[in-house]
Amino acid sequence: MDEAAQQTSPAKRARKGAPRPPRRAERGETPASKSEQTRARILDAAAFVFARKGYSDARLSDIARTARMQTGSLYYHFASREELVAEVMRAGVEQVHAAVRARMETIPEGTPEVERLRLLLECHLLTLIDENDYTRAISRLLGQVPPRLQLQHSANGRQFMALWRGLLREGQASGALRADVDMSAIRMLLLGAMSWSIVWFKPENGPAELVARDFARMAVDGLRARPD
Amino acid sequence: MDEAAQQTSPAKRARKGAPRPPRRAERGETPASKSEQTRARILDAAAFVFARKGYSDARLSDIARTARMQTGSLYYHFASREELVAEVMRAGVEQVHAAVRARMETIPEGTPEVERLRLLLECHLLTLIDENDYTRAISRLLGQVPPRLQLQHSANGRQFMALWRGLLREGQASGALRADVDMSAIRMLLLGAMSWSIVWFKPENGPAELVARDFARMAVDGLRARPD
DNA sequence: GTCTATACCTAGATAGAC
DNA sequence: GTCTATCTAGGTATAGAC
Repeated sequence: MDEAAQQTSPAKRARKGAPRPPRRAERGETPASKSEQTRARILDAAAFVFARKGYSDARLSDIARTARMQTGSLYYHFASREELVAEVMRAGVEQVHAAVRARMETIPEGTPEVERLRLLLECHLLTLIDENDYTRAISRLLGQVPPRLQLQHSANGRQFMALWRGLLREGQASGALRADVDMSAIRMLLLGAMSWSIVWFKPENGPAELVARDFARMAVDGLRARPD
Repeated sequence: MDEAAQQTSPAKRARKGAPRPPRRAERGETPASKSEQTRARILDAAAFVFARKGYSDARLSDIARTARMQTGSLYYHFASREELVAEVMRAGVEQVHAAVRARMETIPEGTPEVERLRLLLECHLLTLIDENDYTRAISRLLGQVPPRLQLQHSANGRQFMALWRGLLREGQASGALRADVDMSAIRMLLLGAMSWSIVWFKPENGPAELVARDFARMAVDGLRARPD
């Protein structure tokens, strides 16, 4: 269907200057046993493929090829296609969550609530669209996977969701955000707007930073309580 | 008489690469032939199923059962699964577009630009989530279908996209909306937020009208040019 | 136009050699 | 651990009767 991403031998990608899945070592994580490494390689490959093809068009054979092994060999490391998908989604949520939490740490003490919210929205969106296969994969997969996996995913994201719920609720409680809106709907709309950006965002059309900045600004300005 | 053209089955036409004859329903006339009615019934069934199962989990057998016929019989009316999907998406776009255009007509002459925009956003979101299988289907399908269908869909939605682009651009030009944001990104983010709502919106959690109102208000307040 | 029956093919999964 | 070979299910699509 999508010939472009179909034959991705590393050699061919190198010649074409096409993207190649980033390795764990490059992300500064500690190396592990060979089995661990292979598992990680498969996971990276899966994220790479799911991010580009979505759920239904991604074949185990694509993933195997990207991980430089035979399709059957995958089953030594993962029990099923579904387990692979679940694992990629789990890792994806974890990465966005981690990025946002890390960003929180770097925000100076006395920063106004609304500004904090703005910075975190910006960070969330940036993390999603800025060259991370796991987060790109998760956004594409979310609406596509069978209900069972969606449920599992919401369970994974419960803490993360709670973070946003807390931020918005506190903003309302303190009077920084307008009180006359249903924040749970707004929360979903904001997260949705960001998730959806994976589908249309192309780096060629402008830097991710700008998109993130404009979006975050619109959102907080639209929610900020105003004197009038 | 164009019923004559319909006596060639879609499958045969597809193989020959011949264009499909325009149908009465598309020309705003009353559908008459039995074939037309059956086709419409199948389309409704497809929208029903796609809206609930998404692309990859929807089976032709599901659609056939919903339309009260056998799977094989579908092929008298549609050349392939893909044609069916494409047709549902086309109809979905058309319905939202029509709803928004109709809403435009009802807005009083002197209404301020920003208020107009707010009403139209509200209408768009409401149309999407308010019990319309075609629009629900299209929102779910968008991120899931193969690239070819996505392209076809963007072509279908070009006019519609242009409508939003125009509204936002005019808003900026007249000074009603802030000038220092990239409106094409904002446009996609807004449309994305609304599309995504299909995934999470449940009538039990509150009326669609409220969600639409809060969202539209946040968006225009966030984009409105302000004196400060 | 719709049915029944079935061909065909893809892709997930398994078995056993090495 | 990874390979090759193969099984199997199930879903799209076709053929031909009625």
